[in-house]
Amino acid sequence: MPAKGDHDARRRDVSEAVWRVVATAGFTGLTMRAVAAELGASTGLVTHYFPSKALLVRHALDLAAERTDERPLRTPEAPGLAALRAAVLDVAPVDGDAVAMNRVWVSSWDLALADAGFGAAQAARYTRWRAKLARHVADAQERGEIGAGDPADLAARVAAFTHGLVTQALFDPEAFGAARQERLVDGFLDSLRAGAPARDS
Amino acid sequence: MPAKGDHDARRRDVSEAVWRVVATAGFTGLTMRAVAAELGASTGLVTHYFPSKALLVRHALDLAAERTDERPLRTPEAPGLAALRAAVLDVAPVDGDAVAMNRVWVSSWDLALADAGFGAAQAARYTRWRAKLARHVADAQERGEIGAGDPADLAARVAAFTHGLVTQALFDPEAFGAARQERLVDGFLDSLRAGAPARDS
DNA sequence: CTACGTACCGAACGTTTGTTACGCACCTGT
DNA sequence: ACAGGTGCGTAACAAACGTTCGGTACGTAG
Repeated sequence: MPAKGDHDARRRDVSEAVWRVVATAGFTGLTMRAVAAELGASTGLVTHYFPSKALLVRHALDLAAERTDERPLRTPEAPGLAALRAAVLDVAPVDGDAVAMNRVWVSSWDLALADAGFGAAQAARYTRWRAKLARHVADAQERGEIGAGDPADLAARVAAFTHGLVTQALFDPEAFGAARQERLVDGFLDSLRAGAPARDS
Repeated sequence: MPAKGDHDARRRDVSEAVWRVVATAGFTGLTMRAVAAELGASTGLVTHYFPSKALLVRHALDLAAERTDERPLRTPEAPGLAALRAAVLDVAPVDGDAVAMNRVWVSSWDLALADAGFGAAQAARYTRWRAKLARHVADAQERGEIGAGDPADLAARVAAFTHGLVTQALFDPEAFGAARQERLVDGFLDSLRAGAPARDS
């Protein structure tokens, strides 16, 4: 577990302990002492690497975002609708790790809504995420895999569905197992095929 | 503001102060003193009506759920798809009050994920909500307004979209004004029309 | 008039919080 | 050998927390 001599690696260890504490006790239960205990160390270590709690949290969330951004590299080749599907399923809480990470994110929303700084950071993250989804949407449209419509709006729809799926799965894990989540995602993606704007009759 | 002599009314006043505090400072900033200050009273008043903080938040959330359950009575007549649309828009943060209430709910997720008791209550609430949506879905299917598919799954899809729309609108209110929210909802509901299960080819 | 329960304030309790400061054990260069 | 910086534990700090409690005002029943 320890990574001696490496300053950044040590900060990563601390941030991972933050994730674990938040995932189990929420941001309400996130204290310097809890992080230190989770790490099997003292509060002195924590404050040594992060002078204040705000910086602690900021780095932990930044690192979490960075990690989720880098992870999808595991499904590199797959343009259009397939990439969209991969992007959604990559976020969904289908396994233990994803559940823990999503718990961190959902819990962080309390902080993000109350603190302007964190809120702006979150908003920026999600704007960037929607932009990425919009690119996949446009690709899928070019390949004729999904119907017409403003890519930005469709990306917002996909983002909304994904976030909502996450929250429901977190609150009711038994009703939303991995299989049902996948089924719901596929059903939703299917509904994009005929998604032409209702220029009715 | 005060409702003298009426015990329950007073508890309601306190709970509304809780909402206001949570909406602006989050659950992290929810303290007995903050509630008392918001109410223009002393902590003695708060503890008089709620012996502990846990009971305080429990009643505040229960009352909030009760209030959102009763409110849709304003759009009574409208079966099928129209009822579904009303149910979704009724939750969406399209005005100041709805924004404040949704802030309370999203913030409460931190607590719900950490505390088993609150988590179970939340899960039950959302299960009931999905059941209500499923009824509208089934109605709409009978009237031929939307495509086939398991009503429970379609209701979960609607619930997911709605929750996700809420979170995105809360974090980026400028990008998700009332008009765009309505447009996104209508676009999404449109996509349900052809939602037959992909028994492909 | 008296007695008593309700409503509420204000202060205090002990605990927990974030943060700061002190001190020891290394390592590294000279 | 020795000086100095880094890593980290320990202990303390003031502030803020949830909760408890004595005291006052007011109504109502006897």
